[in-house]
Amino acid sequence: MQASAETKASPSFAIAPALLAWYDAHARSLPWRAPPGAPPPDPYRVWLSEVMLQQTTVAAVGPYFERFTRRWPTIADLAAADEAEIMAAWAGLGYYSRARNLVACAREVVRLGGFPSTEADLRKLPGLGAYTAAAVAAIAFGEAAVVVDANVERVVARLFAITDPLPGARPAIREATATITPPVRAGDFAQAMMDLGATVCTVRSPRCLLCPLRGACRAEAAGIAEALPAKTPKKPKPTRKGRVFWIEREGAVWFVRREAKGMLGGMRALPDDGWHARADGHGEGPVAGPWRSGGVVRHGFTHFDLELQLMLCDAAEMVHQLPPEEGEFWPLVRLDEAGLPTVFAKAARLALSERS
DNA sequence: AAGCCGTGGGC
DNA sequence: TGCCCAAGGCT
Repeated sequence: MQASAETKASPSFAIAPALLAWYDAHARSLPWRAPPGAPPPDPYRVWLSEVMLQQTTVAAVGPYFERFTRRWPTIADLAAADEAEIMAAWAGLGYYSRARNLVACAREVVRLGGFPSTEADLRKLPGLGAYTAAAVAAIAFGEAAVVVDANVERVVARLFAITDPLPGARPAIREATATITPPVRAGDFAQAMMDLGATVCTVRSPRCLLCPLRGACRAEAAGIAEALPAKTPKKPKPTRKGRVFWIEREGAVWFVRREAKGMLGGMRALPDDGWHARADGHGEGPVAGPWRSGGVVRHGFTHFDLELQLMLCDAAEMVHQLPPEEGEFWPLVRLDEAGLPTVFAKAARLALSERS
């Protein structure tokens, strides 16, 4: 296949040693990660940070990782914690199924008496897919697992000049990555590949002149580095419309909890008119009751944009006709602790600025 | 297997 | 400003 043929074409350049030498001489992209030569890191901290880092930037994860490890120093602490408190602590990080899987995984690991130490067994845990299982196996347990994230895909596609578009090129990229993964220091190698992708082999304007793998890179030699990896075009994002309701009484506001699955699953929320389930143009007509509009909240999700009309009412007359769903009045002075997803935090901010 | 699932930063 | 992107997983 293309990847192995290219590998044989440049046998003189030892990729892993060159990359590890570069890694040893540079600061880590993850400030909480131990320097090279340190004893093996705590699997709990490796697992927690890798789950937080799924599709999430290092800058966004940092404060959350510090907060979580300070509040729940061991996986036993996390497993024993109230799930609702963990969900609230995760608020703002996105992809909330990760928080639910985090709790399930922590409890399973405690039940097992500790983390599995192989990629195959780690892969069985909730929330650990191909990437995370390989990363934890390599970084925490030294297994020579093949770790492939978006950084590695980019670095390897360029190194081997793999021009087929993603996601179709994934099998070839994984095979090529396997050919350069060293039997020892696989964890450092994986982190070095990701650091290289984050700081040198970047999506736009790669710093090829600074790259320790320059002599081995087929794409750089061909002058096509920045064009790789190719990607299949994505579909346009639709816009959905809906309403959220602000029901306030005696310094408290009415919150519900969203059902476990689906959009913002399991998170505390403002009551809404079902915008999540609809892709049509509902939420534009008049609404019955003592409501007045408090403005519009716009929020972009991964696969649609949302325009949410904020509905306000004077609570006194609403006390006896609350929505049928379960909920709670939450003190406004503790709004920051409610753990609202960002779209509802935006709506709450607007409501507080609009009310009389 | 292609669609669903958040958010904030960079250009 | 609008678009692209990120240490992906699940169904």
